[in-house]
Amino acid sequence: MTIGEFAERTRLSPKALRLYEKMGLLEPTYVESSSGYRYYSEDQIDSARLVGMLRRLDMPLSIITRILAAPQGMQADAVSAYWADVERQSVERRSLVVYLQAKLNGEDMPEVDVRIRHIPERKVAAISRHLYAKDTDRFFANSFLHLRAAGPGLEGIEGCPFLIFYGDVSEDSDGPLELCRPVRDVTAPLQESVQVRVEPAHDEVYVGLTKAQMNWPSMAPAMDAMEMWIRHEGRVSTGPVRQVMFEDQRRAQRDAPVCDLSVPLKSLC
Amino acid sequence: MTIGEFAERTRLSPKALRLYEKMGLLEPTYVESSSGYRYYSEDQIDSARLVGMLRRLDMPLSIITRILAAPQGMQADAVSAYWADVERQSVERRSLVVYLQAKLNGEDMPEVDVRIRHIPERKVAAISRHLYAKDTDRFFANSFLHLRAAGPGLEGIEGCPFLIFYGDVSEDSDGPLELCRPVRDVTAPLQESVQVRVEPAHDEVYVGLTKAQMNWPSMAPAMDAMEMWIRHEGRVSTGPVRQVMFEDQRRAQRDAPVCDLSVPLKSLC
DNA sequence: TTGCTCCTCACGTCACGTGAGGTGGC
DNA sequence: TTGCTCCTCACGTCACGTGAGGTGGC
Repeated sequence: MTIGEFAERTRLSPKALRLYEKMGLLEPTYVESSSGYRYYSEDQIDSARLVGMLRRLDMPLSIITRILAAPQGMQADAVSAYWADVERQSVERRSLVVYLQAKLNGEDMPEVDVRIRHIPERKVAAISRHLYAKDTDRFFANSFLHLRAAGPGLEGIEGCPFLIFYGDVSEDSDGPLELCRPVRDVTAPLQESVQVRVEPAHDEVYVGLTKAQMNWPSMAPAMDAMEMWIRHEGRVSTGPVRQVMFEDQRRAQRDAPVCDLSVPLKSLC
Repeated sequence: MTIGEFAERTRLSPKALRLYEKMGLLEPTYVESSSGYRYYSEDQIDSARLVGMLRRLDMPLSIITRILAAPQGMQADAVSAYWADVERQSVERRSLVVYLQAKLNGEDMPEVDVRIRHIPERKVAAISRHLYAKDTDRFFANSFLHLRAAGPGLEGIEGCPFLIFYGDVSEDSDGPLELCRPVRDVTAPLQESVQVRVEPAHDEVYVGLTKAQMNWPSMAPAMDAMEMWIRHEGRVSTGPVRQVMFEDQRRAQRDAPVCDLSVPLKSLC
């Protein structure tokens, strides 16, 4: 079957089929060396149609290649996994749309109560990682255990753990992100992944968040409010945003306060 | 404010900001002619953040440009309209995933009953149009009325109306598509958009569809079955797929048969 | 002098679409 | 000879990311 006929029967374009050959995704059964003509066979039609359908889901060719190569039994699961990811994105975007609607319709943004507090000098143990938004929960749980497990060397874990967002953590940006825990002292060598440092005394602005507000863009007004406060008071921030976890967010009610967003400030000289 | 500071405060990249300037989407307040340095002002932050959020929805820059230029009151509506479109796509894709799951898990595809019938020579009045999947319902309703309204010249509209899909009609392909109606005779000049032609006698294969099957990919097995039938019987098709509407699909139950898919065949000589 | 931020090309990415210019058999 | 299908570049699209190479003020 020539490329034209194959294209028609699979509803793929000849151009796409040539690309798929180059990518090693779907190679013609036979290529005549003198003319370069591609010939496809009847039993390639099913694969080609599968490719077409996966492309309709906007699945990248790299993933499609993996799926075609996977054993029969795994293909359905691979599609499910991909689609679950797409649906997760949809959920995020839907909440962004809701937020935008409210904002563009000039509805009142929730009032934000910005406060300031002093943090004395302290030692913190930290684990840092590059990861995407969807993996934060797992990281948080794991690292938390990890810090506890590293316990023999860490004396008196005390105070709330907090996250420092050195870079954006979202669908398409992977931080880095650091989980910190104030500690009293270090008495034994720790695992490499755990770093301990002394944080100087400083002030920080903060805003409380309920569990329901713990996602983007629900926390946007809080961020905006802190930024405005800093400008307005003529202060200067000395680091990226933090999230101070003082309640187990899995067990909390939607409206219960579970964490603070905070920004460290340069001291007034 | 330099591009770097503006980029940080809006969470857009400098590169993106330069692109937005070139597109006329978001121009710096002031550009120093000697150095080419861009300077942004405080009151551009809100627009820039709006652009960022719309981009998170994967909205193309061309649409974003229109939204930024629109009056305040229309912006929310424009976002809604865009998002409604995205959700429509999601619905289609979701049903494609369900279909794929069934197929990849080796579940039985529904049995398809392929039949053949003879169509005698007949006159048909036709309206043709280029349009996308989402507009088909409106086209169908409008054109239907249009054919009726053109009535003075069309004697005895009879037999079921049918659609001919000359090209793919989907999210990203726009046909063309033709709405046809068999007529007894033409007694007066018609509007230009209505064409009348004589269709020669021919056979056609057909498959009944319920209302629930009237979407892609639910109708895929029916298409496959017709194709296999044609090959197996050694027949040759003489035109693209048609959809013969014999029931008002808006009032029908989900499991009620509402139309046939059919393919015209070359006569046996 | 080194470092920092800014600048302008220019090329890469992704999955193709769309010519341009040429070939081979009816 | 014309028309049809196939071929291989090569460039365009979209929204950027990522150097390369250079500038200007501390």
